[in-house]
Amino acid sequence: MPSLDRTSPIPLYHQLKQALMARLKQGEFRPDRPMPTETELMRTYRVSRITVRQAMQALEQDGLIYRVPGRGTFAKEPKISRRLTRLSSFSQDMQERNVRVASRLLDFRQEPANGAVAEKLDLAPESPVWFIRRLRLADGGPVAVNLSYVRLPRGQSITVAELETAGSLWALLEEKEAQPVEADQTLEAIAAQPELAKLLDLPVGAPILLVEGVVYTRWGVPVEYFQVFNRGDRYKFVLHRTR
Amino acid sequence: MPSLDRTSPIPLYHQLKQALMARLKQGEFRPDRPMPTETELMRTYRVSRITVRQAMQALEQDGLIYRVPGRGTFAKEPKISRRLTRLSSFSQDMQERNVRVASRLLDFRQEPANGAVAEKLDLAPESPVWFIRRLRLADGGPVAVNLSYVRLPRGQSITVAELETAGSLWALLEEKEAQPVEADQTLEAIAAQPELAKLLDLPVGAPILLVEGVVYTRWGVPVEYFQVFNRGDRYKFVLHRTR
DNA sequence: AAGTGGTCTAGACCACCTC
DNA sequence: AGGTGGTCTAGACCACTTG
Repeated sequence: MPSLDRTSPIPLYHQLKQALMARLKQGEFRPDRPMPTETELMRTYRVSRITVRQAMQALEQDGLIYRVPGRGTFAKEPKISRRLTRLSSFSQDMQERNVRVASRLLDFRQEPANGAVAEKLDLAPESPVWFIRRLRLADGGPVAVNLSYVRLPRGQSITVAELETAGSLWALLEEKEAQPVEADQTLEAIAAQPELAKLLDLPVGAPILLVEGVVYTRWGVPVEYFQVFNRGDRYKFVLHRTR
Repeated sequence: MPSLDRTSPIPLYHQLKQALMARLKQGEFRPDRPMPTETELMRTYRVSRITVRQAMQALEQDGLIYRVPGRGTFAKEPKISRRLTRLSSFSQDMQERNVRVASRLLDFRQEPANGAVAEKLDLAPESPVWFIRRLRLADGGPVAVNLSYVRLPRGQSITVAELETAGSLWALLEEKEAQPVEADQTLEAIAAQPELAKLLDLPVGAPILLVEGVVYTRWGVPVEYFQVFNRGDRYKFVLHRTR
């Protein structure tokens, strides 16, 4: 019944993955119960085994199913955390957690990159970069301060208006032909300094989860260097790791 | 010249991946310079294209290369962080960072699981679990306190001696037919409580990076629930994320 | 026009598990 | 014995980039 669209530009294995995710979400496959076998899926969706396996591999990667040689494929207990393995922005993150969020723009300007930033973005020192500083609010209260240094393809530029209409920085970057697909990041616990404490409405010295990193496009070009100072008491970083 | 062993039980694509990783490590392929094409690799290693692609996909996943349709495959700037995407234990982690580490066993006993632990490990409350508490030292100073609650397959058991000879808990778990392959974990910043502060040689209220999670076997069975309290000033969590 | 990676097919053998 | 997922082959078409 749920046939795939062979005229669509979307790969078959991706359509199949989406279809199976929908069925998983609906609870059609119970946790730890066998899912349809690869052969069955080949028949019902009329695709080759390799295509089925590409879809299943993606689902396993996302932690939605597990496979046991000789036995079969099984659905996993649904968990919110599972989907967060992927690279996701603050807006996406919060949306998935069903939190009402807002952003207050504190700074927005083009400026010459200092040494550290230039190195992270693989630029010559003093090259122009966009600097964006935002206060993140969830359910009305401050949760984080976000610093972004953005490097755009030559000739491209961004405006405050664009950032606001796009909804998120990453959505905007996609439009600018600089879609982020991977990131190196570090997480550490630090104590809040006075300025930060004031912005986040915390006592000086309160624990802060600092997430810092560089985001790359598909071609390995760095587009953004960011620092996010999260209130320790209001933010948890969720992660699903596979071998 | 670097032929693959077809009699080996190790999959060809994995052998090929290892071979290419070795060549990358040696610096044979310069960053952002084209690597051999898939067709070339098919010829030189005498394998099919799918096998080549399986190997390349794994390398891309690990962040060692990137591929551009229509152009080719390219080596990436080598980074230490890249390899830490994988699931790794404290011992592995530190070894890769070239830090001399030691572990002091604080507690080791079998005890009935309380409600929270039982739920994480998917056990009935009061089921017996092993409780291990360790102080982690790097270069002589304390860096973390590690709490592990371990669930073993029926009939299996562990001893202090085994833990010490195996070197790490995970190495031991592999022997016990409970190899960890994936984990759900959360990271947050908290303030050090008095007992913890004393163990880690910190003032009360100092920032701590708490990493907490459940580790699963290949079959989706939880084996370990852990809490690691890391000194904020001596520990950074490094991560490479892909879309 | 030629070459690249992205996708897809049909078919095959294997180790392993269940019956 | 039959079914499962894991691996591997040979071949094909496509969109895209490069000369």
